[in-house]
Amino acid sequence: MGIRVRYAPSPTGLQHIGGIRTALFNYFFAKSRGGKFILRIEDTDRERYSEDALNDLYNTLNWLGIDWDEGPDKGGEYGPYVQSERTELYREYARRLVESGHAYYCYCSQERLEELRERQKKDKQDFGYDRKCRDLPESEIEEYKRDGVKPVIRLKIPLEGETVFHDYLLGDITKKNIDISPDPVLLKSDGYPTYHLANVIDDHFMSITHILRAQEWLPSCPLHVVLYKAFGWKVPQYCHLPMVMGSNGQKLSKRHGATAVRDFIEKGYLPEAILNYVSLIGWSYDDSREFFTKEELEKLFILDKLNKSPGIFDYKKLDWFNGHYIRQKSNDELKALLVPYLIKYGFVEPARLPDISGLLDGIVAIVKERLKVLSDIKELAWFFFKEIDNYSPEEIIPKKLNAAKTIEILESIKKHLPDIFSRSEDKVEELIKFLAENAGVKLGDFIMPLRVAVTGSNVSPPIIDSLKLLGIEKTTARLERAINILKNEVGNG
RNA sequence: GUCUCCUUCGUCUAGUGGUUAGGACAGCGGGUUUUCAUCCCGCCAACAGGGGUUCGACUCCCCUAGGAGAUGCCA
Repeated sequence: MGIRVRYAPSPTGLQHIGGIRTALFNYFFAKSRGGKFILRIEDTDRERYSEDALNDLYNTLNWLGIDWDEGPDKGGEYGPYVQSERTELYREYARRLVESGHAYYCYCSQERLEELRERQKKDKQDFGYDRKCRDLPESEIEEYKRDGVKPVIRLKIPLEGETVFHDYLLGDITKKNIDISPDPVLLKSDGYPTYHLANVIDDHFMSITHILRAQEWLPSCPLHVVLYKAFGWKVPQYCHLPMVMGSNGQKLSKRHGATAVRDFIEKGYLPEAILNYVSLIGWSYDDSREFFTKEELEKLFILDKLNKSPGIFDYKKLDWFNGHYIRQKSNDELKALLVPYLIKYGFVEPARLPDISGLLDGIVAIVKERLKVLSDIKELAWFFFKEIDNYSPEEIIPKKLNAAKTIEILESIKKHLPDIFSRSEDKVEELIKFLAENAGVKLGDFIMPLRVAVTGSNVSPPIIDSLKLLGIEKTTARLERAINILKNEVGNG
């Protein structure tokens, strides 16, 4: 049988960078080896279950362009692919484990377990269940039953010996059974399975051949192996992926910044960039290649190039990738991507879009190489759509000049506006240089007041292009306004 | 506390006994330029420490240190 892998998220939170990295690697591994990629929903935590999270999962995967061969919406021979629809299976197999002596009912209350944990922590003892119910006298069991206590089912971890398994990346891993989490719960008192049980059963019955998952699962892997052996099933191939960390070297979380893919989408990251960058955390192709499309990765991905050590998520490098992919877009593509942001910021009405198509084309052209993320459009282009805020006279007056001189410059430009608007690009440049020379100031000092007057800032897209897009009326008005502000300044000073 | 995993520039990494330890991001400097950015060029910067093995260790072994993860009726 061919390779079968799965991504098995739990719909308890938004899809985050670490999660999709796992999804991506599974997907690429399957594709590159001609295998199947399966999506399975592990919704056994009924308390944290969230519809929103489930929708987010589909949105994110679709956005990334990741498709699965079998899954809840697609079906397949091994369904259902939602764990909450498979509970009978888990119960049945948990029961079998009890019957075969590999598991037992535990009647301990949550309170007792909490107390136990606290005491262990305080006394610096080993943490974990004390196996109180592992050998319960019949009489006591009868008592619990009479009281209607709902038991859980716990796995009997062997008290002696060791469990060995092979990890593709890490090699053989040996763990003394006594060090395995003592008798973990398999079936909760609400009748739902825990991750350990459901995961093992599903992977077995779905014929999963390789398990690629984050290294945070490494400590519980021996436990899973014990389970496989208790069932008498073949253990799949394991490959535990290095974790994705935040800037402080700890598990990536909210306090490091955005981690949910949804947030990245909102800020204007492109799927190409996220996919490319995330694939390079813990994996590399060779000594220099950085750019990969999804299609390329589907062919080139190999497990052998996986790295063992955890990787820190670098927001700046992601920005660099994103800028690259933005510049990779055609102007029309970029325009289409930018429009939703212009609407969101209240710059344009959707209905007016056709009227200002030309303006938009112009803006896209001058903004393209200045965008790191799509939402940067707000700062870069707001002055085309909104009246500019008050800027201070200090901002508009070049360092070496005074208000009077600045007024002179702006007046000069205003006078020649018709020429500027009618001439071709290099002719305008010629004219501006000539005017600057006439005024006896450097070109930079000549242009800066214009830039501030028209864009409200001393950092802007190319100013001549900008003002041509703005139109002569608005430009004139903004120049006049600036001149007035400066005149007041002279009057007051 | 216990167990497990990890350890090359600030960050992502290449490297599998003999290299001036390579690339990228970031940073810094320069060029192009009307600002910013793009683009181009350059600079800075690493084998955690200590023992072995070997003619020779970033590469193999051991120890130490540091980091991380797990230790849930969460996944």
